[in-house]
Amino acid sequence: MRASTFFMPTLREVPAEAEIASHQLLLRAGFIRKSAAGIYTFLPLGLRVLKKVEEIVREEMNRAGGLEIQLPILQAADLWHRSGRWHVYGPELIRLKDRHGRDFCLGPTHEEIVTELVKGEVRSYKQLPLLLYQIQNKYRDEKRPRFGLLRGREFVMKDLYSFDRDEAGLEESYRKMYTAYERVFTRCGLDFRVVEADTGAIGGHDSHEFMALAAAGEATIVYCGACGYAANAEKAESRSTGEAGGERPRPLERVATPGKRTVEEVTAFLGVPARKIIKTLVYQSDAGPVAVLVRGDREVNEVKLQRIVGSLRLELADGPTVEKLTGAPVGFAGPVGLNLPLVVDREVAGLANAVAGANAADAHYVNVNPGRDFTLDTVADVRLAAAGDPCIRCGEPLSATRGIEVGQLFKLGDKYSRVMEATFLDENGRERYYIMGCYGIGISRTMAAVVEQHHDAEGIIWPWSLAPFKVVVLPVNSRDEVQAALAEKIYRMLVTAGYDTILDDRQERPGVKFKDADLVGYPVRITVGQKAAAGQVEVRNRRSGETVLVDAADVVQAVTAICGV
RNA sequence: CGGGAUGUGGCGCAGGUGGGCAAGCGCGCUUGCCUUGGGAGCAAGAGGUCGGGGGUUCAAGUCCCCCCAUCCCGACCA
Repeated sequence: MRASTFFMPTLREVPAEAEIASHQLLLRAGFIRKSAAGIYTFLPLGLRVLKKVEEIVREEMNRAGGLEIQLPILQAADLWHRSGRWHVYGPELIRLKDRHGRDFCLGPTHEEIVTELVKGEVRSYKQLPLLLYQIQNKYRDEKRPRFGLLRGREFVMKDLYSFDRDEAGLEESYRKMYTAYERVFTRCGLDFRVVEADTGAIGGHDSHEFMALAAAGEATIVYCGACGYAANAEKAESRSTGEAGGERPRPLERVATPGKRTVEEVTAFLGVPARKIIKTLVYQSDAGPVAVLVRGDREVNEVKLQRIVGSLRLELADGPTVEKLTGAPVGFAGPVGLNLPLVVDREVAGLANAVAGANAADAHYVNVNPGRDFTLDTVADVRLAAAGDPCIRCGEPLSATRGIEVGQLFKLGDKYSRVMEATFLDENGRERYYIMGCYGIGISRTMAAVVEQHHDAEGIIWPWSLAPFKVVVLPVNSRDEVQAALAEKIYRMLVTAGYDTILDDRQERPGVKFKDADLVGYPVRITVGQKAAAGQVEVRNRRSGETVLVDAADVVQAVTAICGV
């Protein structure tokens, strides 16, 4: 490719809308342009990278036995009614009507439609296992799209669905995908960690997430350096700390706490540590309001709470509701005498002589003792695990870091095949539900995650496997015929040798070309300058910055040395 | 969906509080000259319904109301 006829609009300044590195750099370097919030156009450079990620994924899916198909994006509501997800999915599902007023949606994921396909076409256990996948746009009307390609409303995803005859088959498919995912993200040059995950709205009973480690990531990962336990903070468990340990219960006492609403204010006013305060939060669930009790120094894990309560929708009650239910303004709720179902965190159940709101303005109780002063309706782990907590497995302190979820595996079991009545005949001629799994990779998100991990102050540094071009050949003085001729010759040599190469033959000053080369992030730059007269050029490694002077005849060898092939 | 902010040539911004007749600056773009190892220089140009609608006023980029869009924080999210 010749830069003079290529389309790569680079920007000197950072677009005001971009906050994080991958978003800024992909815009500046001419890979993507925004069309609407969370919706992007891929320019030639961006599409090249996207296709390389896709190709790696495709190769690994095929290696694992996957078969590529293409399911419709536009899906009739009927299927979604049958699975129940037309209502469950909520406003994130983009819905539309055809000219007859029939309901459709744009596929956010494809369990229904692929299950329907297999139901109609597969009859026998002899045809299993079946691993079907596709790579295409997905649509999710996110409440808040952000960070460029990291959270879009339209994005590219690979989704594979496995159909097995039994749980053992699912285990095998799951294991294959796990391995394939490790290979995919390794080949993409990502520093990633596999964590235990919650299954969320997709459902099922077992799940892992592949997290690219990055400060810009929206997910918190807690992990144990000692035993290797790692989980999404939404899912993570940890051992309880700070058991009361034999403290003798004292009589319940009501104290005035004028205007002291927050844990910080109450701790300061009463001189007790936050871990001795019972924080009471009122949530609205499908089944009505519930009160959740966690220690003052803890946060509620709403994903866990959702499971405990068995509610699809869950949100913190607003001020007026809290006042109506507890009889006190926000900040003075407590379990004593509260007429609401209580979900009590294990740590709270172990407290003695704690502090809690008195359900009256400007008052708290001290010496609150769980079990004595209020009933322990439901005791469970409802708190967010945090760094420093003892590991659930080995007890060593947990660490926390941020990650970008680039892939997730789910064991679905018969969740979808059962509701869709998708069955096959086993070797005994008996009808059985398919045992399914589903496995997603965010292709466009992976591209952004790679940029998050691979960039410097000058621009992107693409891993060899994803670079839009491996090599840029850069004649310093475009008017110099010797340089132009040698650059052309080297360009041809590299193309012949099979390297994706771009020749920067633009009539630009050298500074512009150098800046663009660094910004776009080609792994190798070949500078054809004054030494061209002597048949020599510079070969520079973008990542290390290392530059070597080589004879023009040896450039292919020098490039091969850098790519490590 | 709550909170905050922003919207002025392609990009980045100033102007706005106290309305005043001239809509500016830098970058980019076009043409010419010049220059060629890290986003050069000189000169001449093109390009704007000041997000949209309504209102106040003799007069609105500037004040008021409504709407739209975008970004950030939170909530939410396979």
